[in-house]
This record gives sequence, structure tokens and C-alpha cells, in this order.
Amino acid sequence: MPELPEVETTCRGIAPHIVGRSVREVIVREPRLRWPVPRKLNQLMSGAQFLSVSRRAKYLLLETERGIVMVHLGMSGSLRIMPADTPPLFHDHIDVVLDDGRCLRYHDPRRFGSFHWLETQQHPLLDHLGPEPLSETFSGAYLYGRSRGRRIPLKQFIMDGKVVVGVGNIYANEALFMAGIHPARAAGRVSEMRYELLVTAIKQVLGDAIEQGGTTLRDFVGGDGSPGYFAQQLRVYGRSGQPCRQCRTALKEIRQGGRSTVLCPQCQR
DNA sequence: ATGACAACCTGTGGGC
DNA sequence: TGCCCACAGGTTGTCA
Repeated sequence: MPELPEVETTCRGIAPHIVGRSVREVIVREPRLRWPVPRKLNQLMSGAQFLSVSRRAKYLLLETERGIVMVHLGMSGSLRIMPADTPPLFHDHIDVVLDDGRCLRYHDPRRFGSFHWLETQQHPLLDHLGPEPLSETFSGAYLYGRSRGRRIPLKQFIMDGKVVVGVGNIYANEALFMAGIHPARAAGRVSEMRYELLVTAIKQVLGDAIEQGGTTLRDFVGGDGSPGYFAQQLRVYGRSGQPCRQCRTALKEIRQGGRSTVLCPQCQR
């Protein structure tokens, strides 16, 4: 479900509901996520007040006065605010019950997501992450420099979190189309000028998707329950075989690193 | 260091 | 209608 825009939408959606609130209790119904959920989460968090909500890569950082809850939504995770007495559905694995009678509920059928407790801002999973795609340091010159000597296909290169975070399969496809570059081109053989175009495209597509509240595929909804509206604007993702919006050529689908890539063989070289 | 690939898990949709 | 396989928005770990 979530790529960076969906995580950012969740971040903005839940923040107003939890900042300033205190934790009444934490209910862990299913601790077997990507990594085991700490058994002591309830003990650690009960009574603590939330100070801020932020995002690093696709991790949500829920800061309390005692420590930070680091949440990843994996492929199918979501966080919603709802009345604490709402009967849990199948796959509603964790409730963070608040002092106002509501709760932050974590739902994740595939259990690829995670909950960590951090005593400080430091964590091994955050150590080797690349720059944020919407930051100043993520530039054409940066990508060009990082790509020299690399033979990896360009799409896999920009989806590598050590290079840049937050570019998932949907938006990698979209950005490469927007920049007019073939996804299978070796990263090390792309010019600096084309990397400038690509970086501009990545920033634009992510920024637009965030503005629209993320891409609704299947049942994604933001923290307040409202759907995202970006799906209707997708240029190539999910449109294999359909005509390119620019040249009407049939879009082609290939597989890269086990993920599907959709491209226009005419517009992307 | 790099790149290829399996692994984690459930749900869904297409083809037969 | 029902069964089986392939695939789905992510990331880590292992191996050559």
C-alpha cells in the first residue's frame, strides 16, 4: 500500500490527533511483524505524552517524552485514528489507546511492517539511508556522482534506499516516464543532464502525490479516513498495454528485480 | 563493493 | 463454481 506520499499523508493525518495526547495503554494482538514487536511496549509507553510526529524515509517517528515509536507500514500496513471501543477487524494488530477515548490502530494483513521502540533518534535501520527525495541535497549532481561505475538498471538504482529514500515502484515508473529515460539503462551510463531531468521528475511526482493525499490502490485511506486521489493521474503504472498518453504507443511491461516496470518504448530511451 | 535473488506473509484476480 | 498460480505499494539478508 504505502509509498512515501502515502506515509507522508498518514503522518499529516494522525499528527493532529496524537500530539499532546497521552498513552493510556498499548494492546498488541499480534507481535509477529517484520520484526517482533517489543513485548514491553505497553509498559514503556503507558502514561507517556506524544510530543511530535515526523517521517524519515518510509518510517514514521512518533516521539514521546520517554522515547520514539518507529513505525513502518511495509506493503499493506495502515494507521488509523478511531474510537478505542471500535471492535477490531482481522489483522488489526496493534492499538495505541489514547487518553481521549480514541486509539491509533495498526492494520497490516501481510505483516511486512514493523514497530520499534527507540531510546534515542538513533537506530541501525536509519543509519545508512540516502537523502530525502524532496530535500536540497537530492540533486542531479548527487545522483550522477553516486551512479558512476554502476551497472545496475536505472530503475533499481533509484529504488535503492542507500541512494535515495522513498522512491517506490509506482513513482519510480512514473518518474522515469516523465524524464523520458528507459528504466533498464545502466545507471552509470546516464548523463548528468538526464539525471537533472530525473530528479526534477521525482520531486514533482512525489510532491503532486502528497498534495493529492497519496495514491489510492485497493483500500488506502489517510489517517483521517479520506482516500487519496492520485491514482487517476498515473501515467504508466498499471497501464500496461494501454496507449501512452503522449504518443499513443502501447505501453510495455517488463520485470526488473522481481518488480513490474511499465514504460513507453517510444518515449523512453 | 556490487548485483542477483530469496525470504518474510496474506489476499486477490486471472486462467483453466 | 472451484482450484492453482502469479503477483501485489517494501526491505533485509545472503551469496557469488
